[in-house]
Amino acid sequence: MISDNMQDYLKTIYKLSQSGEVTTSAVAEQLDVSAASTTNMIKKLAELKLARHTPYQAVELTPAGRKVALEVIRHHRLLETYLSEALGYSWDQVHAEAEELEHHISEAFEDKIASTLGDPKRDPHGDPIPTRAGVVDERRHHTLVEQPSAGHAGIVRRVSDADAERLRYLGELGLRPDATFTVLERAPFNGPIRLRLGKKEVNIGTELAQEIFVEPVK
Amino acid sequence: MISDNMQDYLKTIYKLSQSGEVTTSAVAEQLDVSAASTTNMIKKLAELKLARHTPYQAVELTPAGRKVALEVIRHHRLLETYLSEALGYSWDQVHAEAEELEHHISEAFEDKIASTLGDPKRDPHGDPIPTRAGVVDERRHHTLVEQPSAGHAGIVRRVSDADAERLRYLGELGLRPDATFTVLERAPFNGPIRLRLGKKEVNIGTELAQEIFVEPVK
DNA sequence: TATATAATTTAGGCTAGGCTAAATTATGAA
DNA sequence: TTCATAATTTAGCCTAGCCTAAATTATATA
Repeated sequence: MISDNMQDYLKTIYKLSQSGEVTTSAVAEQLDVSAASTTNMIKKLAELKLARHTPYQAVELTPAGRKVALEVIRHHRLLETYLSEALGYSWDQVHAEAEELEHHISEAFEDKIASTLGDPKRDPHGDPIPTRAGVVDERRHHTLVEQPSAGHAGIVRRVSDADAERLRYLGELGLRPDATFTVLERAPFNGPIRLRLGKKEVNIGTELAQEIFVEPVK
Repeated sequence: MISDNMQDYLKTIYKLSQSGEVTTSAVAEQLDVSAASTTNMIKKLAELKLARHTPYQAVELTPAGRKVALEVIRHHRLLETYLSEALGYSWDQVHAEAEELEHHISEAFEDKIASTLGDPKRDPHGDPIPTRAGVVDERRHHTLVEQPSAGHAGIVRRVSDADAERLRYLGELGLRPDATFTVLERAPFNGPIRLRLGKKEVNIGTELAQEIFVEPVK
């Protein structure tokens, strides 16, 4: 039996693994539990062959663990999309609701909302939705801090959904997936970045720019 | 903190209270737990002033406990209605899904689906949906076994949602809330009841007839 | 009224998942 | 290479809810 809690750990390990080695403390911090609890759970996951772990080392998911993680993530992102499209949630509200619901919907529900939405590929923040078979687009995008350089154009692909307030602000600015922009100026020493976005000009600090993932347009 | 489990107990006590005294064993049976577990939980509910109980006697909800129960029931019935109307679930599928989701939706979600549906008064089985303030239509209907007598007409008001298979069968027959019918014949000794339903004639055994709640038409 | 039976409660235990404090291991700087 | 610090694990404990078996109380019938 893979409990809801285990699913949360698996999801967290998967997400952290997208940007490097997964440490016990990173998992603990993400889930807001103690490192001791995390050690404990990792041990259980390893016994169930959902993760691999040698003490004092990084954790890794097995293919089975990854599968479970991607199912949960699929639920989460489909829910976010449904809440946004069908129920009129704003994009800063969907994460919290989906976080609670993701463990409690049936496969039937998953299928119904997926087909109601026409099998969407990305959620409202631009995160890719894994297929039912567990296939997901794992391409990484550069952040606005890294690319593109002044004078060049880009397109927003994804924004971090970690913080609702920031999302609201980005929404006001119009910095959403698929928005195209031109970099007007990059102040030196990691200074703010000035963009043209349609008719508007916006000025983004480095911290926020690191949560905006973009692709340069030739 | 009122846990999901407590909410389930409160809901069950409320429902059982609709048809008389609520015993420990009835609650236990309904929730499929031991009587000992039920005694335990009732003690906790009493400490939280959600129920009143003196050992070896019937349980009663306090107004606070009733309020919680009705909130859960509102969630459940709104969800059933939404699943049916918006997602195309058949009426025998909605109960199980709603049972799982009822504890996990936010007030915002509740409001969104309620207004999407136009504040429905009844769920797909004809059960009344409590208002947000905790007001619910507690009128009781007679069952088809009790009323109306041969030669008279009636209208279906509600059917029991306890069993999916029976619901499927009733659905096939067309015995849904708001269906009007005429009693053609009632066999003696609690025998089957023959009804005219639109152009069809149906023949219902006593057991099933007890799960169909009706109102006689003048 | 007495007593057998049924209902309920108490006692004692189990599991999942959390915690803190103490012990252990890894790491990076002198 | 050594040693201080940081990360991780172990040990031991807690709570919510569940269970069974035993004890208690209520009830119904002789």
